Amino acid sequence: MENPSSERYEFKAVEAKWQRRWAEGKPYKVVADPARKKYYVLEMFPYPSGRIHMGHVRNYTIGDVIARYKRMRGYNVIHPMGWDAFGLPAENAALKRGIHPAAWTYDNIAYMRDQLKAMGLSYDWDRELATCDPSYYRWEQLIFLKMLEKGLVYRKETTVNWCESCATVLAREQVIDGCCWRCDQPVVPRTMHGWFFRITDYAEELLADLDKLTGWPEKVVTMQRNWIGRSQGLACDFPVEGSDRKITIFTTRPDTIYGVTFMSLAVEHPLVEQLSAGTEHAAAVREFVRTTLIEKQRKSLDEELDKKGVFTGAYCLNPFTGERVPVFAANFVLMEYGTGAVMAVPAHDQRDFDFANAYNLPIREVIRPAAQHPTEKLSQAYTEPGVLVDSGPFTGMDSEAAKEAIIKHAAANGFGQAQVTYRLRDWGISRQRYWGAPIPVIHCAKCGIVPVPEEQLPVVLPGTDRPDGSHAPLHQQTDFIATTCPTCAGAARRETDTMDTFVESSWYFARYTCPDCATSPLDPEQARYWLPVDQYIGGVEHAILHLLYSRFFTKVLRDLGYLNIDEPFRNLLTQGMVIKDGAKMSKSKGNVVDPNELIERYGADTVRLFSLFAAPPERDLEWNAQGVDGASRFLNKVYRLVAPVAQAGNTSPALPPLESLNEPSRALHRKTHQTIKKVTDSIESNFHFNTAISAVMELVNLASALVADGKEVAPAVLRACLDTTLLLLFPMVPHFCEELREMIGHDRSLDQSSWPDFDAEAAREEAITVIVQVNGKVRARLEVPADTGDDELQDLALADERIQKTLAGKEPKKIIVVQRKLVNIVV
RNA sequence: GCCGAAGUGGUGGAAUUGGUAGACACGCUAUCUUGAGGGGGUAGUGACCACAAGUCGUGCGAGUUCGAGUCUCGCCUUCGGCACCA
Repeated sequence: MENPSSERYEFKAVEAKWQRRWAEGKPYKVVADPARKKYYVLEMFPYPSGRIHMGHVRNYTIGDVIARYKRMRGYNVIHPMGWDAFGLPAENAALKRGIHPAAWTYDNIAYMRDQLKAMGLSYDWDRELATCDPSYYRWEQLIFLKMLEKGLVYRKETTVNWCESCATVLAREQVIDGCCWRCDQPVVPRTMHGWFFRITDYAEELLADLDKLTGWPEKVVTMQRNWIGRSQGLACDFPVEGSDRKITIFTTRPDTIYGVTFMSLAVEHPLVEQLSAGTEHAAAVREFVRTTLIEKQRKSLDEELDKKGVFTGAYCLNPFTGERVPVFAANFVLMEYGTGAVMAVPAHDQRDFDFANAYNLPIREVIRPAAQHPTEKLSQAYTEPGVLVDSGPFTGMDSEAAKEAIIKHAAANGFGQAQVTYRLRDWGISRQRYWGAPIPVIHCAKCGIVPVPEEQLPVVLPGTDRPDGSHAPLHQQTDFIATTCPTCAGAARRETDTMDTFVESSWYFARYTCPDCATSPLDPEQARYWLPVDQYIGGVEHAILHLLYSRFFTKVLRDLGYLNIDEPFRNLLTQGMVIKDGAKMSKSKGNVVDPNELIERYGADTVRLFSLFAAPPERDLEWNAQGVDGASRFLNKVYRLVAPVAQAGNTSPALPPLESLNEPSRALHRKTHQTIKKVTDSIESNFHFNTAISAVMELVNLASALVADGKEVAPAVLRACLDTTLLLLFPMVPHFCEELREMIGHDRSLDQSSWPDFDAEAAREEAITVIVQVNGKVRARLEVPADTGDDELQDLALADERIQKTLAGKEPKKIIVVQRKLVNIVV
């Protein structure tokens, strides 16, 4: 006979067995069913980089628990998985190893898919998609064409952020501290043509709808709000003296307009050249522009440049005062924001103040704090609100009121109007890369830019089925480039840019609702049933880029008639990082833990359990090898509790009346129901699986102790406790629970079972501990029946020996009784 | 500089939302299980004190309250985001 204490749960065979059943029986395959309530759980899909890491394990485990839990709650749950498969690493790997990016990508997908299956994740694999597959990107190309038709796509020449090492353009969002987000090399400016999505057309809605995202972390909403960066102000024309030109400025401080003492233009501003041309200043200006551009390029991360500028030789006129002020080109004015021209009010803007001091320009105070009179020399700009002084007819007004009045005045006189400006800029999507979705347009010498006709889609990436290393950027693919113009049938050439990979990930969640639809990007009926995503889960690193683009795409697809929703993700959970030795796990730090090794050694359930138990999902998870042992020990403890019951036979006796049970049985039954409540609450409130697990541990500890002590627990009560334990743990450790459930004789699997019901009556405590405080300090504890009344509690408290001693005869001033909780005696 | 989040034992983290601070777990100590092995059981484990009694304890300082980890105000520290945005 084997020593029961050494008996262990054989995870390897068990996990293989259930994974086989899931693959064959497809219990997680779903179809739309309008009669049932749907629930869409989605984890951010992975880039097929090679193998999964602990961050993936954590992300997908969280999603899987939610999916399984919601199924037990009766929802029709869609839980898909796919691959964000275009991108630079495939090209780099291909170059390095002389294989085709497609081969590298699909090999990785095959490997990683097996890894995910080994984790026991409950995906509907029939919905799997890979964005590099023409059956996916052809619809993206169609969406592009529809957007082009609607004027939401345009081509322009711009200065772009160019990464030398990746040899591609980067979106502004992909430039981090002046370096490439991917390779960390410095980014340089470069002028070229590129395609843009008019995301700024949606800036207002993207901002306004943030208020609808009540299921998102506040932090993410705030980050998006700041990123969109709406400011309200005045656009105003300052005529150039002696010329019919004018300088248009944007300001959020129209109330300071009487304090303008000069004008600053960005060095890139076209007027800089024009105004100085042919004057004695021309050479100096040109030199200044040249050096500033170089300096800006080199600008290191957090350093602000010293304020520098050069007089253009021109003056312009303040339309409010007619006053003549000098026009400068300045290094601190951004061409990309507002109009690239700034009215300078040194008294009320620190940058202008610094500049004025450096160049000996006048500083004129026009706003004062209400109380303060005297005119001592300003030591720095006063930027707070206040009362206007020396401001013509607006003098004496409050600065907030003056903003409005001044805008009105400008509008009435035709030299300005209210204007809203955004920090957000249009999304540059052109990439000079091979491994991406081709942009479906044709350049014709005669007809210009011609969209590829819909029936010619997809524009297939050349060589995808020829893994022979022909993966050069598209502009070297002469076969691909040469085509005929759809309009005039003359010789023409294809666009060689591919789309930013963020385009693929901006709508994949919608495509999951109809991955095989062969007639349209989306099947409106499927989309209407399944969308929006009810719960989205992923890392906070996507708080701006991916989530903003997806929101934008959702609105575009709505306006194109494919969707009927405004927002893609109802609830968002941003999971924390996996940390080891105080740092995020990464290859470069050499602190990675390989999920494969863990699963091999402990089994998927143990790994899942640990990652859920060690921290709540939104917090960083500190990796701890001993914690994994602990998770493994717990499962074995449950196993040892269940195994004897399995051997005792498979009858499931009915629960006798509670009054007939002995105290240990009643206690276990009570604890069982308390645990159902605790676990349910933990999951429902904020997916705090760590506390859910600890509640089950308490239940298991109690049951184990009762059994070990030889207490006569009614078989029906123990049985119900174990059934419940397996139901509650199932979403977290599915193979384990299914196996044990089968062992104790159930023929219906947990996949077909409902979440246990909580019985408040059964959970109610018979006796409670009431604390007795004197002046707020705990002095005694009373064990009393749960229904003891207030008066009786007070009497019991006062009669308590220790309380008597503490009071030492002092007369209570006040006694506070909180039912079922405490008595506080104030003396 | 601006915005946001977080500070609780040796460690990860609990605390019914104003009512027993430290659940659950890891680690550690002692002990039992024929000696060891990532096994099991029992007891202990916030600090001070030789125990007990007691005192002190949730980043710091005030405040509200019978009662504060929780609420208010003011600081400090750490982390994240944005950053010459006019």
